[in-house]
Parts: sequence; C-alpha cells; structure tokens
Amino acid sequence: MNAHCSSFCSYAHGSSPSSRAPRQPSGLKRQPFLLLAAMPLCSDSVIRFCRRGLRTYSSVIFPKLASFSSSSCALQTIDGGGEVESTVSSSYDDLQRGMRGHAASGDLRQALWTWNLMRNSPGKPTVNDFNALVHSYLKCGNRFSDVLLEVCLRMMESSEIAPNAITFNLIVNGLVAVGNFRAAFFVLGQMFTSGFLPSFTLLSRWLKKCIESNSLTDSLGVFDVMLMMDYVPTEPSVNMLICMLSKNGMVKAAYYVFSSLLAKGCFFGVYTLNPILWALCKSGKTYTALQLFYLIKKTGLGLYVCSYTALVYGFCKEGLWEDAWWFVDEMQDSGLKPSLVTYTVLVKFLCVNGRVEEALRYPSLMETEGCSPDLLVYNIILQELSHLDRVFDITVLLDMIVSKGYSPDAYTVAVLGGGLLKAGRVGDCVGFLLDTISEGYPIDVAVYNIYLQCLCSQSRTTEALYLLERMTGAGFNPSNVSYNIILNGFCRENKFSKAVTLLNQFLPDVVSFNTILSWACRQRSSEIVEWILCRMQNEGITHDVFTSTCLIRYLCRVGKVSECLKLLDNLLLNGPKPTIVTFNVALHELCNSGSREIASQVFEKFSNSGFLPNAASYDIMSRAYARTHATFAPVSFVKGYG
DNA sequence: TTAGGGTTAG
Repeated sequence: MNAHCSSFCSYAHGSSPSSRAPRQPSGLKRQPFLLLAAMPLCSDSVIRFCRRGLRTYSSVIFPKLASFSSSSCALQTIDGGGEVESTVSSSYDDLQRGMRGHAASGDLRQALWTWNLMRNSPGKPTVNDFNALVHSYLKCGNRFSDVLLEVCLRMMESSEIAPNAITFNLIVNGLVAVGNFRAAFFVLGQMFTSGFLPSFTLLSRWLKKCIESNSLTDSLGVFDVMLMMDYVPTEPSVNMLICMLSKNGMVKAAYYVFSSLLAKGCFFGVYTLNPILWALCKSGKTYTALQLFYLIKKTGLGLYVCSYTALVYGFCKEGLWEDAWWFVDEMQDSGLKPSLVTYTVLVKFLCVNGRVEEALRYPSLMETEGCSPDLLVYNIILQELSHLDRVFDITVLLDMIVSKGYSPDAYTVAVLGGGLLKAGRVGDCVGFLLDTISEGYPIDVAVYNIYLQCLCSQSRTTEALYLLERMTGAGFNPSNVSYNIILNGFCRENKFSKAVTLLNQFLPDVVSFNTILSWACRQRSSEIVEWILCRMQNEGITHDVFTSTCLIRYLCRVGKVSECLKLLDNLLLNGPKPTIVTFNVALHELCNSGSREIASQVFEKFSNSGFLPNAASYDIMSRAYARTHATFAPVSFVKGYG
C-alpha cells in the first residue's frame, strides 16, 4: 500500500481502507474522547487547549458532562462575561428561532444558552437543532473557531445526541473553509466510524482547498480518501496536484497520483501526462517515463512535442545521447517538428557535456529549420563559452545577439560575470558588473549574488554583508543564495561567530548548514560539527550528499575510519546516493590518514557497486602508492587486462 | 493550463 494511503487510513479509519464501518445504531455509546484525542491527526495540544480553555461553553451545551444543572440556572452569568437573557418561559419554537438568531449573529454563548433551555421540552433538543445552530453560525460568515470545534467535539463525545450525516458534513466543511485540515481529518474519521460516508462534493472541495493552501501531504490524504470511495477528482485539481508535487520534488507521490487514476481507467489527457513525464525525466527516472510514454501511446492517444521533449531532456541529462537522437527521429517520424524548447534542451546538454562546437552550429541550423533561436538559447551557449574563457567567441556571439534584435538580459549578465569569476578573474568580474549596472543593463538578485561572491573572494565579507543589508533598498530581496554566499565568506575568513550571528538572521536551508559544516569538518572541530548536526535535526533539515561527503572527510581526519566506512556503506544502501566526488573525497582522506589499503578496498567496493572511478580517483590512488614506490593495481583493472 | 537559461555548500 502506498505510504500516503496507509498514513491516512491510520487516522481516518483506525482500520484498513476497505473495511467500511457499519452504520452505528442510534444511541450506541460514542467513542471515548480521550481515545480520539490520541489519534495522530488530532493534536493533543489542540484538544488539551480546548478542554481547558473552553470548558464553560461545552458544559452549557452538554451539562451532563460537567454536572451542570440547567433548571437552577435560568439566569446567571457565564465566566463573568455578562448576563444572558432570560428565556425560560419561551416555547420550544421561540427557543429554536432565538438560538438560530444568536448563532447567525455570531453570539455562540447566547446560542448555547438557548440550546440548553430547550431541555425543558421532552426529547429536545434534537440533532437537527444542533445542525441548525452550526449551520446558522457558519452561514452568516462566522469562522469555524476553536470554541465551535470544542462544542462539536463534545457533541460527538456525548451519548445524548448522535450526530448525523449533515452534522459531519457541516463540521468538515466548516473546518476545511478555515484551513483546519488536521481537525477535519479527525472529524472525517469519526464520520466513518459512525457509519456515514462523505460526499464527492465535500471531498472535492476539500482537495481543492488543500491544493490552494499548498498543503501537499493533506492533499494526498484527501486524494486517498477519494480513491477509496471510487470518486475521481476533477481534472484541474489532479493537474494542479501533480504539478505542485512535481515542483516540490515529490515525484514519487506525483506518479502515484497519476498511476492510481490510470489504474482506475481514468486518463485526463496530455496536460496531465506531461508534468509527470517532465518530473520523472528531471529526477533521473527517464526509463520509467519511457514506459509511461509508450503505455499512453499504445492507447492511440496523440502525444505532443512537449511529451517527446521531456524524454529527450531525460536521455540527454543521463548522457544517453543515442537514445536522445533516436527519440528526436521518432518525434519527426510521428509528424512532429522539434520545438524551440527541444532545440534548447539539445544545446544545453551539448554544452554541459563539453560539446560546445556542436552547440555553436545550432543557431544557424535552427534558422534553417524555421525555428529561430531566442535569447535563452544564446545565453546557454554564452555561458559555456564564458566558462571556457573564449573571449573572442563571446564577442562574436554577443554581436550576433544584438544583430538579431535581442538585448542582453540579466541572465546574459550573470553567465558572463559567472564565467569571469569561475576563471578567477575577480577584478575583471567586478569591473564588468559595475560597467553593466552603470550602462543600465537589466540586473537581478543573481547578478547581485555574483557581486557578493566577488567581494567575499577578496576577503571583503563584512563589506558584502553591508551591501546585502542594503539590497532591499536597491529593489532586490536577498535570497538564501545571497546569505549562503556571505556565510561561506565568513567561514573562509575563519569568522565563525559572525557566521553564527548571520545564521540566525534568515531561514537557513541545507546549503547554509553544509557551508558551516564543511568548514568545521576541515577544522576537525567536533564541537561545531555536533552543534550543526543537532541544529539540522531540530530544524528538520535532511542530510544530502554534500552533508555526507563533509562527514566522511571529518571522520577520516579525526581518525574514526571505521565510522567513515559505516557511513559509506549506509550511503550505498540507503542513500543519499553518493557521487564520484563523495567517492574521491573518501579515497583522498583515507590515503592521507595512513589507510591506503582500506582506500584500495573502498575503491574496489565502489567499482563493484557500479560507480565508475574517474581520472581523479586513479590519480589519488596512484599518488598514494607512489609515495612508497609501489604501483596501484586495482583488482578490476588487473582482471580487465589479465 | 502543460516544457527550456544564470548565482550558494562536498
């Protein structure tokens, strides 16, 4: 069962999703309140707060729970909040009208008092009266408050009146409207337990509200309930949910949503398919995307250029060029022409893979094909030329850009500045950025960040911080990248206390912590390493491959080689998936700490786990062996040439 | 309504 599904079932039902609760006979004792409060989705603290702070209200509506005698208290004050009106002599009909009126005007206290007075009529008040109270209160624009929630919880707890389907619908709707999804799930669980089923409209509205509130986990919970009930969410909701899940890196969940609907024979079309294809291809799951692609194609549904382009992107990203070219041909065989985006993807990955000469041929090729390159395509090529410091080619391309009627944008400035910085030409970069600004070219926060980097690399981090604090005044909001650049600057200047002060001035992310962790690990500072790890845990920051690589370095440097090996094993087994850099850092640190033989074993282990050592890996090992005039001969190498 | 670009940490 899917994780989202199982997590929902645990709180919504307390049993498996397929076992629908039988309708509960009227008058049967309700589920104990404390047991309900222990259920995961209804926070203990909320319940405790309600029980403590709002007892007065609930004791009025359910006096038996609080040993409250209604007959002796027709006129009295509640919590010193003023006198309630005397209505003891009114008829039941009058009381009903009065109660609705008080509820509608938002005076819950008076409404509850009137409700209590209805007890003077035999068999009254009824569940319909309760529903009328809630309905009148909410219909007139009053928000579903904690007070009303407590009243409803008490009502469900009490054995006096059994809530009906309308009661549950009213409560869930009201809670959803104010975004209290946690309590809504709790009440939904009670609804199921009482034998009532939510309507499609209720769940659909709830799902939409969750999506609009960016509550992805709650959205998946509601989606699971809808699936369980055989309700198909609306197409806009499904599309929006899939897009949001994909954008937030929850690709598995997005795929789950899509495939669950597909399994039920429900396919909305390519506008639902494409976000999934792109998310899969961007996250390195191109073959899963390929399977999905052909599954849909087999049904005879037309696929658009965007779908093909996603697969081209995935294959290029994974370095599977033959598959990428084959797919471009496949697209053309299907009567579709590569789009501007398809070409951009090809140009991008040609550049990334060091094939800039081929990339340079694309602008004219695209013109020939009737698909003129835009500034974005030119910027990609400019970036690669800038990284290679090919000044002449940059000038030629800039001339071409201008001749085509384009004007350099902030991206153009960033790729050129970034290239200068990467080439170590900090002074040139500063000059270029200042000229750009004075000439009025567009700049943005990324350009600003490059300038901050320039200052930091010149040991002018304090000045960079001063500039950052004034960025807002210049119309730019500093991003986390801006703060992380400054953090890195302070670390490089060994100004730890300044780094910590800054860390408390924004919402740090995993990069922020990795920045300080990296510095502490190089310094072998156990105290700071532990402090950072502790803060990461407390702030719910998940370790990524950078974190792990830092820790591998640290463990080797403080002589904890066996712990380092354990960490490496754990990474291979459970992730985050190590990269060639992780591998090489381990080899380098092990060799430097006198564990050359262990490094050889690690080399073999990684090679046998499907990691291809690169030139740097061989270089590290060869140098380590050369120090004792020995030759590095890995088993895999010997086997290959034996 | 869907898709492509720059700046931070190992």
